[in-house]
Amino acid sequence: MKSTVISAAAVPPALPGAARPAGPGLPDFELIELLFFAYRDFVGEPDRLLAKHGFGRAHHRVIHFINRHPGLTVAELLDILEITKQSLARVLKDLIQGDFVEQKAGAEDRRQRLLFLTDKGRALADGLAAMQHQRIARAVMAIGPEHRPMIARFLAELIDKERGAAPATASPVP
Amino acid sequence: MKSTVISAAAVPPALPGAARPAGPGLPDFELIELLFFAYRDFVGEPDRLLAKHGFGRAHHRVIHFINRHPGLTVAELLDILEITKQSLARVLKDLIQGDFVEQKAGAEDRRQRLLFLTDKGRALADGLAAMQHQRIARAVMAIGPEHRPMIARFLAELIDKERGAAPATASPVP
DNA sequence: AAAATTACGTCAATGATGTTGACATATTTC
DNA sequence: GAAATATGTCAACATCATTGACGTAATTTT
Repeated sequence: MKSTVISAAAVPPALPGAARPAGPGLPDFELIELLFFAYRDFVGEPDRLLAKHGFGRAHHRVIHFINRHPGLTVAELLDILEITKQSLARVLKDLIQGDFVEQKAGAEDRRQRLLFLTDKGRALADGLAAMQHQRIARAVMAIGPEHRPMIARFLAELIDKERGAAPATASPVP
Repeated sequence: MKSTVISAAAVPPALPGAARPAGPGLPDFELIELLFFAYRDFVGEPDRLLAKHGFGRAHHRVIHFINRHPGLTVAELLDILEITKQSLARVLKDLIQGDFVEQKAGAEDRRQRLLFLTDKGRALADGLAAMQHQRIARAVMAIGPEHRPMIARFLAELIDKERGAAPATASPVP
């Protein structure tokens, strides 16, 4: 074989030149790439557990937010996920048929379908959350837990601000 | 109309209960969700620029890494992206036909196809990087630039370590 | 009470991105 | 010359998203 120095290219966090602290006008390639690789692994581990149930990332997001907000309506879930109801319908059908999620008609407004996790669904949601929690907890330990608020602040600042706040912005659902 | 308090559910960073600082045994839902929303917006803005060229996220990643490592081989790019050559082939074909990327046979090993951006490709790559840079720079400003190394450290800790098999980081103890 | 709106579901077609598996071609190495 | 390597390509398929159209039940408006 040739001296095919595959280079450090295969090693995400150690890309050559990545350590330069955001020069003058140069994009912050280090953080841009770290976000890419970090997020990939952050969702990659749950993906493998989900696959054992025949589920994907979309199913993860749905059971996560139902777990977080039991009794969520379909419309509210669509607002959070920012997908179409047709996209949601597919994964929701899988989750209901697999007995991970159940629907109850709203008490006040009986058109609404309130979403709840079954015990089975909660077990899966907890398992997935535990994976992601542990990964985050390890990273928080590494930087020192006193710096966790700064991580939260940083991530919050990455989020588009004009979205929530007011119902002024028309919801994209036709 | 009913008093349909659509709730704060549509407002990612202000989900009720999200502010609790990782209780005893409870998953760190705040950071888990912040990562989700932050990454979505982080890639969402570039997506809209890419769409004007008829491209998607996969094209973004390809031109990003070719921009970062001009002369990269196809095999190295596959290692970084962790996708199959068939997946890469499709987007690479788009980029080459659109004159954003060009290939040159390797000087030493003429089987290799070294990948370079054209001026057009570099312009697009720079535009995309500028978007992501500005978003990150804003967030770094918000927390104070002196804390940027902690962000980098945190994100690096989220990444799977066993992948590289590279000499770069300390070898995993014999 | 009739009409309009809302919440949700569903059918159908399409696109972007990923996968496996098989095979071809050129080049380099043994 | 044979074997291994780097790349390309054809074909089938899965997941997750989209748009558009239509239907049904329940609520609100008039």
